[in-house]
Amino acid sequence: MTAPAKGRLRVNRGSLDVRDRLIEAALAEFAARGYDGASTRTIAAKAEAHQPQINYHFQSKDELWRAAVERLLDEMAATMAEHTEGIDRHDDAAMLAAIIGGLVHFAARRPELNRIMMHEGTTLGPRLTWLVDNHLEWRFADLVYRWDAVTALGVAAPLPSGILYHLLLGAASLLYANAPEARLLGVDPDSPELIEAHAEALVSMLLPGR
Amino acid sequence: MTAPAKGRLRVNRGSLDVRDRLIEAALAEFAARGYDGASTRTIAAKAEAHQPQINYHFQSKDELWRAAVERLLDEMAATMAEHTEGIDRHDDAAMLAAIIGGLVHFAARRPELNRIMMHEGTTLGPRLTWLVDNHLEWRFADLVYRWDAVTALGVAAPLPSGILYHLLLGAASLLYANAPEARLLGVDPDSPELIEAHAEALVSMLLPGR
DNA sequence: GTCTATAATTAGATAGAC
DNA sequence: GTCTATCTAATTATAGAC
Repeated sequence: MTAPAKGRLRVNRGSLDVRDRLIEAALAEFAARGYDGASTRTIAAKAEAHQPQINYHFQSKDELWRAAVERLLDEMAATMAEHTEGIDRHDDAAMLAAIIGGLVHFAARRPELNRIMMHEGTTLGPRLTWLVDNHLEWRFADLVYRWDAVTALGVAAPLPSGILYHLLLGAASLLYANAPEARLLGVDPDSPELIEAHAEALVSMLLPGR
Repeated sequence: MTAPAKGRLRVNRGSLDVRDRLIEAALAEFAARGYDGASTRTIAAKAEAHQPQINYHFQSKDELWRAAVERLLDEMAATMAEHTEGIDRHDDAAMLAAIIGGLVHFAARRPELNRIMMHEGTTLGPRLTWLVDNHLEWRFADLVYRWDAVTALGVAAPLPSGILYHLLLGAASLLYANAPEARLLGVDPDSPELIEAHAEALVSMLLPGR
């Protein structure tokens, strides 16, 4: 059977390669220029494909965007799993420290996700509501739950839990999301020493009682 | 003499009003949708003007963008001046505390500037280099200078100065820059109590020895 | 699945009457 | 200064040959 599988379960190597390259090119363009600023022609060219192949492999520019975001979210989940590996999931302080460190390291390695979220978070629209409903809400709730726990333990900085999510993500990721700006200012956001110092400082600032 | 003054020194009230409305509409649109996503037609409509008036009062979409950003930067400077009023400019710890608080309050009241900077900071281009060269570089340097001073005094969190700028701006402004996202998550970024708690928490986290 | 050609829409900018 | 009409270029999406 060499016939291509239908839907997303395709096995054919050639088409998988194109889909793959299109997603990779798309997430870079969406991150750099925002949804409106990214053109499907530019994305296709970057993937060494033709523009109509986007509408063949994905229904629309919008679906391509979703596929790109979901790839990034999967990678973030994998990074977070690595960083929390072996930690007692009920040890909220240890889990939070690992989560904070994981967020910094992921933002440094794959700044595209934070870039896309900062682009989309500035205006209410279907992409933002899709993001929140499908991917952000439970992460937010999990973070708040753990924060309330460590606050009760006296380990946390005096920060209302409603503020935590954005303060943490902003502090962890802006340096990498806006890496082009940082470089113009003389900072090297790719330095492993800087990234590690960043992660450690953020943990000690948010969990000073640890 | 009822003839209109030339260049930017115009006195005519009618034209000043249009310029003013166009700038206000433009900064809202650029902040919400990014430079590419904002259309001059939409901006003109929001300002109750016609699209060609943008090219009459400004040379181009690009110049309109600059005018909008400069208005926001002027407002930020005014807010920072209020917050640092009466403080000894050589008292670096007190100045930094006031600057941190001022940044949080300004981001909450006028999130457009941080939104625009987050949009532009994701890719290297003429607008970003203009921002850095003309407005960001000296602010960055001032912040680093003061941070090194309070670090020597043992007042600061253990944070390399190269990280400070983006960590501080991200922690101070993402909640307001991405206010639509925060609202979907059940947070109210307009609450005065939340804003004040945010400012105080950030000061105590960054300057624990104070 | 790929590729060329193109449809349908919208973008920023300009010409010229008033 | 304002406003209508329009130019040129770019956009996403589709049709149809291969």
